[in-house]
Amino acid sequence: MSVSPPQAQQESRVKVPAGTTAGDAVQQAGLPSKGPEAVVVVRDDEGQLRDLAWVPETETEVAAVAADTEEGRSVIRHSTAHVLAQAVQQLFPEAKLGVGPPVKDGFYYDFDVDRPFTPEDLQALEKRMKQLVKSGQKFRRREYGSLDDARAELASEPYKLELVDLKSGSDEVDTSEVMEVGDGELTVYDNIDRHGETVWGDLCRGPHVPHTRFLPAFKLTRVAAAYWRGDQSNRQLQRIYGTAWESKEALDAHLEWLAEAERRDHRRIGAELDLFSFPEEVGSGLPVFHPKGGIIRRELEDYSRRRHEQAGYQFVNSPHITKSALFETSGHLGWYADGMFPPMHLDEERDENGELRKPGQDYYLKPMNCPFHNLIYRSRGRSYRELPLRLFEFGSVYRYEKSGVVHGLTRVRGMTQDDAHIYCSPDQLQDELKSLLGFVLDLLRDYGLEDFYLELSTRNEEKYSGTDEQWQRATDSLREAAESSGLELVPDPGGAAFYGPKISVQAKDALGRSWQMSTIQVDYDLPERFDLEYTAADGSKRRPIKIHRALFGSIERFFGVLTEHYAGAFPAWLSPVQAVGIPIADEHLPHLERVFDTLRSRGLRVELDSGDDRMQKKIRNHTTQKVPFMVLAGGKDVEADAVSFRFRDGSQLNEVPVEQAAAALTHWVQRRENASPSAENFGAELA
RNA sequence: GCCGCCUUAGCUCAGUCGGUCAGAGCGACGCACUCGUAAUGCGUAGGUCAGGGGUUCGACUCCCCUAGGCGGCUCCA
Repeated sequence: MSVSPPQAQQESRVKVPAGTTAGDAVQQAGLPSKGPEAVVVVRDDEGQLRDLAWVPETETEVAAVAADTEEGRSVIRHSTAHVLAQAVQQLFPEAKLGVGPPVKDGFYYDFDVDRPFTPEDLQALEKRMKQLVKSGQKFRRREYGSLDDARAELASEPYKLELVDLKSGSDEVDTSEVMEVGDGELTVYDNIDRHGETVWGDLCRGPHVPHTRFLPAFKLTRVAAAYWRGDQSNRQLQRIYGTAWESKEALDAHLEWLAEAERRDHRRIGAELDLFSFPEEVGSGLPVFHPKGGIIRRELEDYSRRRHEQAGYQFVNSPHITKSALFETSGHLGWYADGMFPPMHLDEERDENGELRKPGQDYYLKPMNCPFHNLIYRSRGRSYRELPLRLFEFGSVYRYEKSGVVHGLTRVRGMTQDDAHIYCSPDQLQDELKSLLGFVLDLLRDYGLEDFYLELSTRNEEKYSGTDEQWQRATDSLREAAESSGLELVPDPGGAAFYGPKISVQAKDALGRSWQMSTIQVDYDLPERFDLEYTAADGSKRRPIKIHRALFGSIERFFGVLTEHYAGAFPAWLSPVQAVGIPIADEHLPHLERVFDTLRSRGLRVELDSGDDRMQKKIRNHTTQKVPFMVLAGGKDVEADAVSFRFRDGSQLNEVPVEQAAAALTHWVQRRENASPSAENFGAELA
């Protein structure tokens, strides 16, 4: 399936004379006022979105914002959120309003209600919303005369009052991003019915569509709890999520996209293709990989291993548990004890009176590999000639993720990191970062991910270790490496780990969703903590800089992402079964056996389906199992010493000479072709 | 961790009001069928209704606890 967002419209510029509404000017200019291209708001020359009812004081040129643009959709979604809130307060008069912003693909609105909403409530609310939209309401902006006016009007809305107070209270809190109050004057949007009566209103900075007829397609999707203002110590409100679009067609396309995402869910595919499971007996977030998943995992790892060897990495191993002192030295216990499994207290001895004879000690499951690698570095004196020293480990780590966050393979409690630590001298840092980033992107591409952007996570002022100067240098080096890649770089202030800033590589999958993949972190802190040194050319002792980097991040997670990216139809080189042989009738089996012996001897993972299902049934079975190559043979094939191919997409290539078929298959797998084979592309291989 | 929902055969799911409701399809197994590109037919076996406690004459059904899952929130070295 391919979902391509509608092309961004060429924006129309419109001159709005002083004293005229933007809407009138837009209409004068002959721009659409209905349908998916209807103009819903305008953007002024300061980049601010304005209602169509907005009247500039002097003649101003504005850009018309159409419904089918991202900005236009946000306005539609926000206005739909208002209609939702109106419906909620009609059906649940005791409901107090939280906030209701547009979000990616939709909107939400938070409410404080006596009891949580049920799915039936959602249906009733959606029905009421449709009535409200159909009844035809205007959205009208109104300025509060003063803060006190606002407080008086909002006396029964405690959360809105809090927002007003926040805004007026001090400069400590930046409210410019808060939809309700913004950073300008305080305004309310009234919903006016067709008789001109004000039937509802909400504190809001706007802008809004002028009229509910600009809200042609929406759907309430789910309810959930959410902490007021995102703070765990605050009361939980009931959040209703919805989606809204400029047309029925756009809404349907979005719902189809959601359905496709559900079909691709790695948890579903993992069960369907017998790849992995989460036995209840083992524990939450602790996957086991079945033979077919094991093959994919091994292929992923083996290729990575090969590439790392070629790139000068050395492989190390470290145990899964350690005495607590190691994580005290590294600082992990100080920062992350909550996220670690609790210690095992071992070796304690008491005498017959119960008095402590030997204190014993705490062992922890490791949540990170890096402290171990520091010990390997420190195990003997290091020379500048050894740098950069690149240590790599597929290291299993365990993190006590909170029960509510564990999710399939993407958030687990036990995982294997492809973890590398590079120790280098200051003058090597820049080159090393640059080549590292190139290496990482290159390898991700080999697994079939093509579309990337980078994120630069900088210091969390509440949670860091090391000096300002170290952080500055580390951050600058990373930024320079990131910028030289030519990829888009998105800032992530405060997103760094305590020991250093990081670049993360975000990859988009086939559905356009972004996943955090590789991370690269520069660390001056841990070399200090572990007192790591090398001897420089002049005989002096120097401190190396450490680079942390994971490419898959966690193999489990990467596995999950690839599963969804390929919808389970893995490239042939990763497929657990690369080709299945299907005889037309039993008498054709010996011929296929010969062919499959050849394929097997060339290192392909192949199976011959000699079961007594009908041939059509076998094709169906192996199609649902997403086997890339089905190799059939009937009378005509036997006669011509040939086989016939059927591919995942249903296309076929008949009577291909055996030798040619085997060579093409082998070559396809060996060169790690990521495309799904079809008559077209595999036919080209044969030619 | 918090809020809500969910858990019936290996899988996907029916099961009304507390009272012949232990059911289907797929899968597995057996028999027959030997077939040219997505489901051959017939038969057999499989369940302490997630686990524990309670209410009741009687619990898959109602209540409580625990485990696991789902959707969010918070968190994510």
